Amino acid sequence: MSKKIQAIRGMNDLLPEQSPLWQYFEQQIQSLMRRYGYLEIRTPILEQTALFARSIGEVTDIVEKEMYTFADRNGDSLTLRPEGTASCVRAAMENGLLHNQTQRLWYQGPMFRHERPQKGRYRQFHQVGIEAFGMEGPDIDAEVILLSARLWKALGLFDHVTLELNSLGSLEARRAYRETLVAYFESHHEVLDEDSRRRLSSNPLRILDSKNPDMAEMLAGAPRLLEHLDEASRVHFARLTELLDAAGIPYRLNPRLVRGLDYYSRTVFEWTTTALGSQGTVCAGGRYDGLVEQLGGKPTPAVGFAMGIERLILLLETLDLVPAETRHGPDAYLLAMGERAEQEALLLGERLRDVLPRLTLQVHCGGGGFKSQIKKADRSGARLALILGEDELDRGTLGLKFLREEREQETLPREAMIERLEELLR
RNA sequence: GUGGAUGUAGCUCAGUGGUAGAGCCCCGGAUUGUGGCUCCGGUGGUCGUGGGUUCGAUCCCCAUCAUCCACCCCA
Repeated sequence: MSKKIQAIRGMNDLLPEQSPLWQYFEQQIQSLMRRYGYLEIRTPILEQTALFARSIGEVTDIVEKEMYTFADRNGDSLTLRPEGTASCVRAAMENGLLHNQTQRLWYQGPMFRHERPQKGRYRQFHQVGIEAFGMEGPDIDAEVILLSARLWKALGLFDHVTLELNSLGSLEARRAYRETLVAYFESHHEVLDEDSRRRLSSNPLRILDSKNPDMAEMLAGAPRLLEHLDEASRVHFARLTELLDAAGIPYRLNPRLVRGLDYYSRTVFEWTTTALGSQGTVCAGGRYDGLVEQLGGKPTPAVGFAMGIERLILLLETLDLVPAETRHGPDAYLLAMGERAEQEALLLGERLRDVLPRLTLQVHCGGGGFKSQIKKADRSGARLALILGEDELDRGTLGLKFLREEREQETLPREAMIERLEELLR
């Protein structure tokens, strides 16, 4: 066993049993994006390491210890993308998409983070994300959230997820608040646990998120982020909540909600669920007005989110929301008995697909007895079995058997069978 | 990176210090061309890997790898 080559830890094969559900999800996404006027962008999964270091933040866990980074043959440091926003911004800038214009973009694909795998968290995982550039008002924040809410409704998830909302304020206000917070924490240094002391210098806002009950009291007395917002951010946030109220989207204000990536400012939000164990965040995003400039572009307001496809698929399965049509077999399964019939069946299959573009048809290959072939027809999930044996071959007919209904088997001439199938497909 | 649990047939799992079992799946038969139900038969395993203890290890010990769950972090 140990001699066999296995997949990389935390990188999973998507098996045929699973792929129809993924395709269903991807179709929902494509339709959703089209309906909101978002256009897809595809970027390479490899980028220069500096792109992620400069955007995500040098001292974040992602950059410090979770990136797949290695040297190219010429010595350049390359990294498999750990998230989509940085690449998207880079590509948009590089191709002039942000020059005096707004953009609504979406992307989808694999991301890579070298973490310990667990339920809902893998080293290669997949995200769908959107990024809206060039719009600074809260209306676009609201649109981004409404778009995600529409997806939950389409998937039947809306009652199973909660929207958590917060504002981090402008970068300046956040920096000032950060200092206030660090001062507060330092005055309670004896209460801080080991993790929190470490974060004091790296990411003090994260300490607010601690689950340690011994720190609960101290945290409750900590200065509130929402009370330290700059005036413009306060107005922006108030307007966003008004818009969500008007649209009937419930949310929970969570002053402790801090996103892990450095580039966020003002609005941040998360859609969470309690049905997945500890990896409960299913979609997260917010505003990152400073990022484009930080990466060398002109100041450009931007807002977006990313959602984890594995987690959403897992959620659909856990809640038994997998649509029945993702489990369907082909419409028909064509059996062929004997060598002569094999050739006929192959050609007949082609003819049927020519004439009936909607038909999904599996032609039996590999021989075998009648019994075993019809058994395979059954196992394929097909509704109909088309039978081409010696008798049918001699008479130029075709048998039609209903595998899932109490109906008489039929025998028809080939051409008549085409019409019959057309009828049945309607 | 830390902690815990688990590695036996393709899958789900029993099992014993004396060279391995069930159910499902797959193949064949009962039924010369008719699946699902039933019955009968069959294929399939270096018991994760390496070492140690022992006359003998799938079982006991150590190491290692992998998977799962949780922490950290995150989608």
